[in-house]
Amino acid sequence: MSELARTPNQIGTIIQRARKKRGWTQAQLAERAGLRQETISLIENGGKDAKLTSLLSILAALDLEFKIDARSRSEHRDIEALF
Amino acid sequence: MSELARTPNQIGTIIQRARKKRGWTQAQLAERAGLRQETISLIENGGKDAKLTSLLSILAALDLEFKIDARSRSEHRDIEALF
DNA sequence: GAGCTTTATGCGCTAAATCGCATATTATAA
DNA sequence: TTATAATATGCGATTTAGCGCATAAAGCTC
Repeated sequence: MSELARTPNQIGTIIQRARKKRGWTQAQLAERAGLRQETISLIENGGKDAKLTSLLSILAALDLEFKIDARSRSEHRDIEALF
Repeated sequence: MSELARTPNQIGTIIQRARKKRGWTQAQLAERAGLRQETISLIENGGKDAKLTSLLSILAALDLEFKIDARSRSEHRDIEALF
């Protein structure tokens, strides 16, 4: 199941959920990704404009990855919600 | 059809292919994304560590989007290639 | 409540992305 | 080849992510 990631906040939320699902602290994720706890905090909360390589390190540490796809308007939404 | 994007170079290549498919120059994409032609060039060639917001602007301009997914080792590969 | 862990925030610093402009290099077309 | 467009590269200036350290704030457990 892929998760849509159109904004820094959405990406931060996805990262945070994945981290908690694994039972890791920000510090643990930071170490695995080669970053600092403060940086993880900022990225999870969309507080700063992360660098691509930071995100790639975080995703790799969480065993996740980016995919690039054509935009879809109604993805993951009930058809009724369109009307 | 999603495209895997694990490295800055892969992302740059995907962006470049999408841009050319639309018949746009780097300058045209840059304007739509609120960036400069030089920046597009650097990102397409993986020459710099782009900012997340720059990538999101570029993807939006191309009508693309990020998705985050669990890593899969053999995606898009023939099963025979594993042996 | 106290004590401990985890997360968020602040400040100065360094490194690097992006800007702005120019120009070189490469590709395309005639 | 020549002319033109597109892309890549260089340099100084500005902006900002991430570092390092400290600490405040929030959660959690007892």
